[in-house]
Amino acid sequence: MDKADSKAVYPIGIVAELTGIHPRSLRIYEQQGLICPARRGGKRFFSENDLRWIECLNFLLNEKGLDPGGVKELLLVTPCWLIRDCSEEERRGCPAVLDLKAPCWEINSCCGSREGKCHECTVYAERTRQVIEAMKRLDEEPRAVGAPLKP
DNA sequence: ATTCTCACA
DNA sequence: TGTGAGTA
Repeated sequence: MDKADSKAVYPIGIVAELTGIHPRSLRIYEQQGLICPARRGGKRFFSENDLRWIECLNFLLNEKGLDPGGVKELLLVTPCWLIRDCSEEERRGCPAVLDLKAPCWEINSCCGSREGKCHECTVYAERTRQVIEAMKRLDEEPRAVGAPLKP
């Protein structure tokens, strides 16, 4: 993963063109906490990593038949404090730790990411990357998950 | 020219 | 989900 891949350079119109997803849908995904584009001057900008995640998200939603809540659960399986290796003190009083129903980037001011910086946070990058990798594995080895154990 | 939010079908 | 109004 290149540093350039996390640079938010694509405006929403380009992303819509590249992915075939309506700008309206992209904005709704953001409202639902499924994506977290950068914001500059009120405008959304997406990175290469965002593009990969958005395509994965589209697969989960439209091919796999998950609903937005289901995808959110996937994003929440790894606690943010585990990804960030937060100290007990950091965890104390962190709003994201207390609210297990929402990804930390949906929360106003979580631990390390100051306002508007969630797009660059390792938690967002790591969680989306994990789901992408899991889907890749599922694609290569469809039986790896849920296959019965041999007697 | 492009994106923003909000409202509406 | 997509479109149109009115902005910025």
